[in-house]
Amino acid sequence: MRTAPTILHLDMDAFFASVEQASKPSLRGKAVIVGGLGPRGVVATCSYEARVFGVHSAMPMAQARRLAPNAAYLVPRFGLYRTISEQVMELLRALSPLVEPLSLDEAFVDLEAGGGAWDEESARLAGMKLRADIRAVTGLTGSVGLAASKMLAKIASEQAKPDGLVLIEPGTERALLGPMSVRTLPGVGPATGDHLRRAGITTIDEIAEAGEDELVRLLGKAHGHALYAMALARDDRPVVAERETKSVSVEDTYDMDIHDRLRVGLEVQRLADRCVRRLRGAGLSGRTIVLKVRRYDFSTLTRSETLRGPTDDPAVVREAAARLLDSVDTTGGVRLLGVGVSGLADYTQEDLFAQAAGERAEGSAEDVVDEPVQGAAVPVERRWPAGHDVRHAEYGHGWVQGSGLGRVTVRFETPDSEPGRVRTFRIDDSALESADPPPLVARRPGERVASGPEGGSSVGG
DNA sequence: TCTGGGGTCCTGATCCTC
DNA sequence: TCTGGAGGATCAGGACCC
Repeated sequence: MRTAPTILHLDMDAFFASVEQASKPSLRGKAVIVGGLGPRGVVATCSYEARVFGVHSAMPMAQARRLAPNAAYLVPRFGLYRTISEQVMELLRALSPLVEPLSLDEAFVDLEAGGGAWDEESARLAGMKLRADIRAVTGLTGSVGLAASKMLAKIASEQAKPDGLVLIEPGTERALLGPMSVRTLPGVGPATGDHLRRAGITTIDEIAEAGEDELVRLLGKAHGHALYAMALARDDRPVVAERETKSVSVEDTYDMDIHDRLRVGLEVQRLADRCVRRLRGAGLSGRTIVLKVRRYDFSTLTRSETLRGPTDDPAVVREAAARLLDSVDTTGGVRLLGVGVSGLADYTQEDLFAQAAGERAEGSAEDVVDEPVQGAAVPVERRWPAGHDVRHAEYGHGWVQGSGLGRVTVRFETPDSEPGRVRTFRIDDSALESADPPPLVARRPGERVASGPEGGSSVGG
């Protein structure tokens, strides 16, 4: 294990909510909750102002509404978050070629590999500069942890939240970890935490005292060994820049349980198509088809089938999913359905046949399933999701504050304006159209625009 | 109170092959 | 030909993470 604290963990503060506050001046300093707004939605992220009321990630939205009835409730805008995330990752890659993104708002960086930091002082300077750069480029704050291993760097950034920097000095790790709760360690969730508590183990020191054999006995081989090592602050995992995708899946939770078997079948077909679209979008194919069913009582079961070779053929995936559904009892109703593909490859069985026949493996794009064409031919009812950007012919740029009963309420403001006025329109008002989000930080005159925040010429990915 | 969506990894049971 | 064991592949479920 290295001795200098040159592994950096960045965690953006309340990322989705902070982006929304940055793009909507009227929400700054207010409780903002981002997540699914349907009857079965949960909180994805909330601002620190909302956390004061006890709201947190993964909480059912209904409960959040009871705790913070006056908060702003918004649906996530992943396109925008991805754009901001890419700007942040670009800053990280300027520090080192070894950047391991964990999600849109988190990443590890091996500073030593970049040559930009080799000891405590240079690492601290790199972390401080990074935080300043993130603020300048995105207007957002991130917390930085610095330590000699990934596990400790992550614990450090957690301690640094919000908007701070914590460096764990080499040699102090054991003393620091000892009194902490076992739940601090990555991989210890509610179930493992309970398991350990029943065995009288609540702190990291107690894990170390229990000994490796006892941990393996309690938690199994892999988890036991790993946890014991972490409790002793041993963590040699390298920062890995490229991670292979292992599976691709889509799932939907329905507002009301589905009882009609025919409808269940149709939904599974729809999900299979969506899954294949994602698979093809990533240039992948897969051998194992997985069907997931969550029943009315929240019990979840999966059924899988492995094909002779990898496929990205929507008909093949649909048929396999339908066969798997045949083996599942759905009486009582289902609340969630999902279809996934694993055992991934970047070729298909058909490619192999084509190769064997000496044919060129082209023309496979013929039956590509297209994304549904939005706004084509027959206009469907216009929808205005809460929080999304719009443009009005007369009043300019704004965002949807809410809609219902044939009306949509819009607040007219931009990231660099004062908090704006609110106006209400009919949902079919022809002067109103959806718009791309403007950049969070105004560009200086003459500055080149690398890429639009959302949409633009290249959609999807 | 009533639990999303997209992933990863691990474990134990079972089946198959050598 | 039968038997037993080892080991890999497959399947289902659980825990965890963001």
